[in-house]
Amino acid sequence: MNVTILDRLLQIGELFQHDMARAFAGTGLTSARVRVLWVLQHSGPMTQQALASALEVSPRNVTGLVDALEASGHVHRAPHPNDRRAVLVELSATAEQTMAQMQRDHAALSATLLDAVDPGERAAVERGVAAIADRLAVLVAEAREAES
Amino acid sequence: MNVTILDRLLQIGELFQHDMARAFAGTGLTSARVRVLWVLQHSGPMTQQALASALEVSPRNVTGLVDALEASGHVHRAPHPNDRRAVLVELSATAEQTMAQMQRDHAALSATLLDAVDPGERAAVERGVAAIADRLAVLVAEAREAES
DNA sequence: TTCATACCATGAAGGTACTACATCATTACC
DNA sequence: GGTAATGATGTAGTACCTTCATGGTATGAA
Repeated sequence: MNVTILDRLLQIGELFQHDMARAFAGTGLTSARVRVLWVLQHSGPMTQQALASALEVSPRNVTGLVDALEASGHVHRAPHPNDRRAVLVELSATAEQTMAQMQRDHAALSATLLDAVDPGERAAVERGVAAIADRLAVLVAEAREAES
Repeated sequence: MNVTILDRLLQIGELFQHDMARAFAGTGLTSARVRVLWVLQHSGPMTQQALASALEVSPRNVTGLVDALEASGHVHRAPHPNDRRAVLVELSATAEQTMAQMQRDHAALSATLLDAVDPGERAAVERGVAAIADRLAVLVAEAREAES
């Protein structure tokens, strides 16, 4: 049984995820919570509804994640200026620094991984992976539509 | 903020995983249970201990997964011929067919994805992705060792 | 042969990530 | 100004995972 490129791609995802979980063990952070922080870092303060659709999870689930992140001091809830039903979730100052560092680590890891590729083929590999990701996104979107 | 190749690779993993979950919704199968079946398909009947180390989860967790798979008729527990403590978990006939089909689908998807890559660059992309996966595996192994 | 030790599976208890449904307050619209 | 949509959350439940404790079985040394 040959190892397909898809096997390799999935192996990368699993390795990364597993390693993230290990790295955060004992810090109170988990991968789901880091995803929340990641979105907030990229897009700024937002309501839990917006967070839910950005993360593609139920709003109810976001409430729990924000509860945990608020208890550990990574985010805080502020009243929404125009809508008293909603809350704005925003990063704390320390979380902002943590996430900036994480982003640097992420970029460094990406560079290290690309370093394992033959220099003459790096551009082709980057293009190819992007093409595969785009194709898969299309396939998934089609499958999702076909069911609804 | 540029999109790195690591972002793309992780996007692929997430898309795939999300789509798997959607595809199995309502069948009684989940991604963790499919992973069990996948290992059994590749390596044949084995004890729950072996399954636990192959999946890198606790033996206790395997008990629950096998319980569910046994209840849904995908596997059955057989006594181990040489060790009355252990059980051998093996695929049912129908699960064997299901997994064979899944493997064909998997290969077809891999081919479809590779089809999105420029034909002249496919070999380079396959090599590059494999190199990245291997490098990441080494990095993760090192990090794991550094902590223990 | 027997006794200590290691090992396999599982019970008990608990944490996190998710879901659907119901509820309450607030907003938006006719 | 009343009705309908919307934002957050309570309740209840499932799946996946953990550690610790227990009972049965295997193994190797005294």
